[in-house]
Amino acid sequence: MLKQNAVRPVVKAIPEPVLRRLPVYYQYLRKINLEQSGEYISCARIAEDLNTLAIQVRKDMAITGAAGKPKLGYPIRELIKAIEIFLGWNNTSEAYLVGAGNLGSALLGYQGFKDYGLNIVAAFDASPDKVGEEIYGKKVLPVKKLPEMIRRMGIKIGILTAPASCAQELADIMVNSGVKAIWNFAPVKISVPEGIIVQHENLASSLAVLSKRLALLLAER
Amino acid sequence: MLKQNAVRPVVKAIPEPVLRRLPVYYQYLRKINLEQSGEYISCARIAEDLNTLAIQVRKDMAITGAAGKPKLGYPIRELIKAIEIFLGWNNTSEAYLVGAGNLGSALLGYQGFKDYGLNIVAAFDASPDKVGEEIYGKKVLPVKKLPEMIRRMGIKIGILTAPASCAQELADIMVNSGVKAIWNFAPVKISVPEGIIVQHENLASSLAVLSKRLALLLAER
DNA sequence: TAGATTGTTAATCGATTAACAATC
DNA sequence: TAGATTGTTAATCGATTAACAATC
Repeated sequence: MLKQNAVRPVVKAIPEPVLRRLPVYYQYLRKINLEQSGEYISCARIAEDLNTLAIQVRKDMAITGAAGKPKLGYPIRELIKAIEIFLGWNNTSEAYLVGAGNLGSALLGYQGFKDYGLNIVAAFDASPDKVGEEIYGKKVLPVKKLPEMIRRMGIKIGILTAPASCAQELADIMVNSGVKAIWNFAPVKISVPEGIIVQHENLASSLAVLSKRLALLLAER
Repeated sequence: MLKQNAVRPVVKAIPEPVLRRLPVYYQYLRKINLEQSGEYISCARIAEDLNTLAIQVRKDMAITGAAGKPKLGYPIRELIKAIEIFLGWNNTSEAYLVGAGNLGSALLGYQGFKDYGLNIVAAFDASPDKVGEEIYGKKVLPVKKLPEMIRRMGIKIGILTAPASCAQELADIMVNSGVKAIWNFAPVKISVPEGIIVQHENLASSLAVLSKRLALLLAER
């Protein structure tokens, strides 16, 4: 009997821990590739260098579709390519950044994004002082023009580096104009309609992990 | 018979997912507290606002030691206090920041850290152009003085915002001088001796989650 | 062929969720 | 007392790890 169930995911969701580890391999492999220590690398070697387990490396690589050769290991360049394609980093996505403050400027100046298929095309800000400026070669436009520009350029990714107090409002504007994914650096939870992606970057969460671990460490005798 | 096993953890390790969620509650509760919608709040309400499950909120709160009252809910201010104390955010920790570039400057200017018990006392940089400057009221000192200053001030936390190429070297210097925890924003894995904490902030990991989710979303029909 | 390394199937572990008891 | 909400114990789920088979 055929399965009648029409409502099934076309692609099964990838576990988030795997997605978070892939870039770590990617950065590592690119470095290794430049240093050229042979064409192949074993998962044991990767695991040792990255302080993890060989079996986890194998499992993660399997998810990208990359295949190794028994006795030889994994072909480094193919591994890099497989991760790139799997994450969609082989095609560049254009993004707008909203909020050209300190953090926003830092992101505008970050050269690494082009390796990850992300191109920040322009920035938007509410302050007349900033509008018209260029930050690392990216124009700062008035936030008033945001909806029109998102529509015109078909921008799908918004990077939100505005103050917490305006975050929700700006998110709404972006979503209403066609943005499908928001990378949120504002320290508030923002609400979006179903089907829109929010990736929340919370420094406080990371700091909490560090704080607690340090407290436990210092408390030990 | 008494347990002879001397090597057991004094405090059992807290699951990382819990640690990462606590600041989210914290930020939310502080906002709620200012808006003063009563003295108590139910976990159902928290869960709804934060888009999670009531049972998870209850479990997380239990870990901090905060107690609620059946029928009433949790006392908001006590909840805030409990999280603060649990994470050690009631006492301020002093930190040095190493690498006064774009990102470093953004962190120096971030006002939120004082709410999380973190005080960045000074910055260090290798560039003579930056040394002597003040960024958001924080002095930029020559990196040469880093070991001496860490020792003299008894600094335990280092924030690493230097380029990837110097990250390991700077981490070694910090650890050798007495730093116990490194918050690493450089896009490389750094190695530290056992017993030293590294909290690795990897934008690429977050971007990978966003990229893949967006790709799947856009691929659906 | 023998041996090293990948790939796959099974077991374990831990976090999340559910069910229900306790309590104000 | 009745009912709402917390707190706790049990069940489920998913990710990690282990064991072993496949393969170059």
